[in-house]
Amino acid sequence: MAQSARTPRADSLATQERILQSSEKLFGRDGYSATSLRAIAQDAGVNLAAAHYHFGSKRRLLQSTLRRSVEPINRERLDRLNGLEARAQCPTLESVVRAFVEPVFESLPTAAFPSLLARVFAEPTSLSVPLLQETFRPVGSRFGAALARALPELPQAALAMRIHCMIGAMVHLARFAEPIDLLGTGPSRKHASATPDVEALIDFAVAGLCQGTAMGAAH
Amino acid sequence: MAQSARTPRADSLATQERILQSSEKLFGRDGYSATSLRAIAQDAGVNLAAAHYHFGSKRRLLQSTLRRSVEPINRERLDRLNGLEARAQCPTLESVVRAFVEPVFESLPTAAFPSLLARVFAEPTSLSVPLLQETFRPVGSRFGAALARALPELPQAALAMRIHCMIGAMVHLARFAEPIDLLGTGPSRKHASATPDVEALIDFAVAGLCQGTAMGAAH
DNA sequence: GTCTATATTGGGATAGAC
DNA sequence: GTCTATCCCAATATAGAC
Repeated sequence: MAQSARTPRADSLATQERILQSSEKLFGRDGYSATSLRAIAQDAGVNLAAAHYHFGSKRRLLQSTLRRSVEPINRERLDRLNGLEARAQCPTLESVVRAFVEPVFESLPTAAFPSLLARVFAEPTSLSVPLLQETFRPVGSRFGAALARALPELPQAALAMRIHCMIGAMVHLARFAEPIDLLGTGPSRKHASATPDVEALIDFAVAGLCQGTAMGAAH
Repeated sequence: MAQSARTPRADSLATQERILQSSEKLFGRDGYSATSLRAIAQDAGVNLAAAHYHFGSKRRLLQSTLRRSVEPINRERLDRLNGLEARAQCPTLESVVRAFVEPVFESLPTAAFPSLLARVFAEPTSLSVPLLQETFRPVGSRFGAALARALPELPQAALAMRIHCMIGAMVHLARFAEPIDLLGTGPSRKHASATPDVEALIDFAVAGLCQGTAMGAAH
């Protein structure tokens, strides 16, 4: 910040970081193809050529951006899950769901992340699916196993569909913190808070996941 | 079909229709900004200038496309809801959810619609929200009221959040008929059917909507 | 590692003949 | 209403000076 833009030496890391932060913001706001490298470079206060020098291509910049943004969230998720499994053989369904969902919305240092996540899901399959698999498989398999243990009655295919629904709801909340006013009733909350209602999402997901099982009846 | 491409007279309606069908397909597959008018014109077998002549601009073409695609779905939804309310003062929660969700996935003549719907939700807010409000408000208010009657205990804000979650799950299923394999367990279903598992979605949504209410306990 | 300048491509939109 | 041709601009990417 104190240093001027024309500082040739040792700022390369800062330059990359600035590019990645602007990428997260703009890719998240406008999507991949609607965002130009020019806009990113301008927002980051770096030269256009720097983006190519450091990342090679627009697509690889998106990959790097998603990886960097997602890494702390996934680490936090796994930390929480490890903590849960250290304290109980079979953590409760709600605690597992919470460990999965909350870190996405608590990513304060990178508040643009929820939106970026939603945008990546919406990109064409050829772009999004490889990225998502590469980025989320390790976490996905851990949480899939934990959810399967919490819902032992549920066949694997049924569980996969329910997790699919949960992810859909989560991504949608990441995209629109506030419900869109499609009901014509005006804003639903007086003090439109910046953070979406994560508790409502967790309750919704838990109910959807355990529905029809012994756990669901007990609830 | 029998007529060749160079038929100047009275084919204007067919031309518009072809453009709209190709728009639905390509906007749905690749999103708004990644789809060029040139690609649409080529897919539709019409001249590039025809798209501008009939629709004025790319943005207005998207509007027309969404309107045309959504109209039969919304009509079917309202037909079903009207039928339900004619037969019972207060239709069951599940029947209302079903009337809302099923038509989206049953749009056989326009099988590209679910994907288009998901894409429009993902576009930048300035593009998507006005479009969605214009297109869905009338249906949204009818179904919002029906759901409120089915869940009288629930405060309005809580209901709005739960509907928001349901729409997220629905749109996600429209985007990915099959769960993405993030769990590392391979394909979840043997015969990967073309239609997503709408029943699973309905069960998930109903459980999420009525959770914590008297209805939810009775379930 | 950073910049200027540019090559190259493809986009939306329009003018004007037919 | 439909076509050809074109304007004008913005995009990604790269070459080469510093």
